Amino acid sequence: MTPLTGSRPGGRSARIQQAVHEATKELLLTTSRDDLSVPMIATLAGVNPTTVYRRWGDLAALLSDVAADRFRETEPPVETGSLAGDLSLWAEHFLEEMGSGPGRSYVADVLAGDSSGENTGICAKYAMDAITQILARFPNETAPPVSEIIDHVAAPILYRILFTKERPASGYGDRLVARLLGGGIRRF
Amino acid sequence: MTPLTGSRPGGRSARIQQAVHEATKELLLTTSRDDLSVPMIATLAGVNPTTVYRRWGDLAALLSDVAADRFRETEPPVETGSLAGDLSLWAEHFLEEMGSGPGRSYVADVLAGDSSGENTGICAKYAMDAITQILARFPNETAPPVSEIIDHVAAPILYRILFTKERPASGYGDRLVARLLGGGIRRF
DNA sequence: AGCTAAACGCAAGTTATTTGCTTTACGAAA
DNA sequence: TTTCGTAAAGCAAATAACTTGCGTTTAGCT
Repeated sequence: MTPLTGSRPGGRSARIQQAVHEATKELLLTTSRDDLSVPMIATLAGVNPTTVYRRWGDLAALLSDVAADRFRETEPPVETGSLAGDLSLWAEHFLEEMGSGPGRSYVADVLAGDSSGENTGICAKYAMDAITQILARFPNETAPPVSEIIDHVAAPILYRILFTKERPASGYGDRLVARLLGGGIRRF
Repeated sequence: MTPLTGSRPGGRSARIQQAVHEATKELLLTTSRDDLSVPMIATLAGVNPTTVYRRWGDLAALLSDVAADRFRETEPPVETGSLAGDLSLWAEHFLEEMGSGPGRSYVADVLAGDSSGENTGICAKYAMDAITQILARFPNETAPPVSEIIDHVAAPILYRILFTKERPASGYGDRLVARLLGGGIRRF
């Protein structure tokens, strides 16, 4: 529902949505999630709480939308000149971005308030697009398919961020990429 | 907080916690998450809502506890006679269990209401224990370390369950295990 | 320009959540 | 076994969040 999906996307709707998103982001800087409420956000956005409830349903859904939006506005992966380099650097960025305190919260928010699966889809697409872009830079190299890179680089990183307390040390992304591309004989 | 963590674990506390958990599970069978409320659960459990709020804080935290509990009570992995067989079968079970409609909700619940990271830790431990048990059955075989099996079997399965709409087809777990154990030369 | 309907605001009603205080019932010590 | 201290539960009143019905605004269409 986030960008302009309603049947009347222009003008007011868009303005209000933006105001609410802005207000939410601003409050998240200073307020813990437990202290956050819809009326609070609505007031800061200069909007009636009813409007927020009718458009988003509840706070979790709004937070999910806002969090998904953050992933939408992302730079294309940095170029290093080699496939392995691009993937490693991207993996480390991904790890930094998702594993930082806020990043972790955003991922959790996306999952928590997403009944339709739309916002989690956006996250998945974010990773997929980045990897696709990288692969497109090296059309002559033999590389694993996108799905495999997601399974063996992005998935482990997210698993650790979501399910274990310590965020993975930097270097973990590099190792995952090396392992994937190393390919050949491996003694475990 | 789930099992008997309070400073007064015996007797009343334990009874109430169990009653609340039972009531929650029962209501989840017939009621959608959006229609569920703390007062509703408290009434069915024969407990004052205040008690629930004071012990769990909010509905999300309670649901997280209840969901984590489901993973606690799990059978040891089935034995097939071979390492590859045990791992494959476990992966497929894991996929079935987590990828089913309810399973997916439980995972989401665990993540959504877990501010301390305790309940997600339980989920992670569940996977780790199962894999550790399997490896212990084949002490003379060369096998990847537990962490690597988690990264390349459990993590991709969970990634797909959480972030993509279609649940992975059965056979996906088998393929992940085969890929991991296949080891040798691979052409992608 | 005028029409239509989606989306917002307002106010009243309902339900959920918090808080201060009292009561109950473990658990330990006599 | 009785008594005592305390953590946890109950109760009731106050607050805050959420819902709903209805009138008003405004974007999109002809």
